[in-house]
Amino acid sequence: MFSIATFNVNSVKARLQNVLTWLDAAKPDVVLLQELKCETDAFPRMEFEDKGYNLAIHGQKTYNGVAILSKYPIDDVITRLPGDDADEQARYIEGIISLKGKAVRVASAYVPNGQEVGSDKFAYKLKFYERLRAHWAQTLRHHEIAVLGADFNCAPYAIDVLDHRSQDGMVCYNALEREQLRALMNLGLYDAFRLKHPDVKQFSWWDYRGAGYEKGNGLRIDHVLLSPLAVDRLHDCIIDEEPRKQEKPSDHAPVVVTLNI
DNA sequence: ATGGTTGAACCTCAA
Repeated sequence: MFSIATFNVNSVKARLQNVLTWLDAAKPDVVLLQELKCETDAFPRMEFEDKGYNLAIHGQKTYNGVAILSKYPIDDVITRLPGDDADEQARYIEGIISLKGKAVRVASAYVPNGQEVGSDKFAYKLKFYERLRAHWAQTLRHHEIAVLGADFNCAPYAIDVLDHRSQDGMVCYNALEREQLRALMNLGLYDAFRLKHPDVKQFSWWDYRGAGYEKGNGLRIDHVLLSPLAVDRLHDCIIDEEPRKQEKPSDHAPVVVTLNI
């Protein structure tokens, strides 16, 4: 069995103990991290290497930042999403994991939040989705076991928000964003959690403001999307709320997929 | 909810 998780940590330095404790408990083979909020050189490498992880890091000062942790070698790393050479934001990293003679393509993405529907940041969010879709349209032609884990900042279905009637139209649950996420999925990328749990209403993010977690008011915006060959091997997908219950948590919970490899 | 919290870095922005 091979396990791969996506986790928006909201600062890897502020979250170090929380994340290390979770790694000891969950023991994932690969972790796709988002929102490092630190430069590549400032990443606390040793703490993760001591637990047996190889690292591929694409950091940035203050904002964004993504990384891949892997118990297996990581090769052919790319850190730019094609389609906008002027984009300096560190929101994408991809590589090839080699295990048991098999190659697994993995990618970690931090889709922009968009802040407010109609804003410049919202336009950047929609553009980012278009770039993600163009890149994965090409990537899927390789017919690999491929896994895209991300903070998509978009709840895809009505069940993925607390009350879809009152919340429809807000940022992260808006027809324009859902259209983009669905178009990405329609390339042939499958939402692992929804495949395994068609009727479960569970969130992956809760706002710090207004005690969102305590009130059960969140969104399912962190997803692990699988290529068809990865779906063939899908064993389970869970949202692990344990780190969200601890002191000084991220506002996100990790999503963990297990594959029969 | 023209509010509420958190993190990084600065005296505010992004989420």
